[in-house]
Amino acid sequence: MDNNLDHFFAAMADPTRRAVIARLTQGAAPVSDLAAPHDMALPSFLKHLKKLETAGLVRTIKTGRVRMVALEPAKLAEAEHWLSRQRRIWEDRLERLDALALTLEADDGTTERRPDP
Amino acid sequence: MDNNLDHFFAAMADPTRRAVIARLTQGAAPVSDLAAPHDMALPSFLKHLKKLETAGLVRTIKTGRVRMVALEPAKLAEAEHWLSRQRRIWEDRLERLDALALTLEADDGTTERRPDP
DNA sequence: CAGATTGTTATCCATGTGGCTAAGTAACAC
DNA sequence: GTGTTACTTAGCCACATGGATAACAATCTG
Repeated sequence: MDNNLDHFFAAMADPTRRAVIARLTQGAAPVSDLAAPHDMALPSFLKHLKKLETAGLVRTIKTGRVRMVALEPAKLAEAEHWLSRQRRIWEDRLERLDALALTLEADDGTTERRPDP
Repeated sequence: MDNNLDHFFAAMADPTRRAVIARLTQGAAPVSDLAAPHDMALPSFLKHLKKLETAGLVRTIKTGRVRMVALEPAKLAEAEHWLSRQRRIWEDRLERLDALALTLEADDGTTERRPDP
């Protein structure tokens, strides 16, 4: 799940790739349809697709000469939960700091760093 | 908010940087404390910090010769919401497709592509 | 079969990224 | 004020990334 996140975030760090994701929320589409709005050569675009696939964000099936591409929503959910978890830990901590500040009221000012080591 | 996401996701696409984020959920810390567990030279580590700061994930204040680093939880929330939105659009669509499939029951099989252009 | 469509593979190139060392600056601590 | 601490800046290097073109392969269509 670690190298996993590497690929996921790297995949999302490009506007072309995010646009593809957004497009795919409208439904599955063949490669050339997906490529059309992006002013670049097909091979370049294929590299982007490949990264989305490697990251597990997208699933593809080739039938005849057409390759259909569809979203893999489970991956979006996974990353969303990772972020949510980090944020919750942080926010819980802020709350505890607030509580501490209230109980101690007048302290020496070192409250910001390592309240409970 | 676009170039914004570029920086955010790029920042998260590195295990060192994600480790720093995770560490910071335990509370703010000075640069060298953050750097200690990562087997690399300080200047290398500073580049990572810089990216986190550019992405708006982290806020730093220098007092004396020490620079304290703290998390900016709003940014985590922002990205989380972006992901959540994409996923919801997709899941709503899946539901609509299911409904469509149920009402039409015996169709010609083209239901997957462009149900409502 | 001939030709057009739709990908795919192989290179190539410029730029960005992640690591390093060396040398500099600005507080502290004594 | 000397020395140590805690960054900071500058410059170097290997490799990844995002783009391109050219040429190939595998379906359809007529």
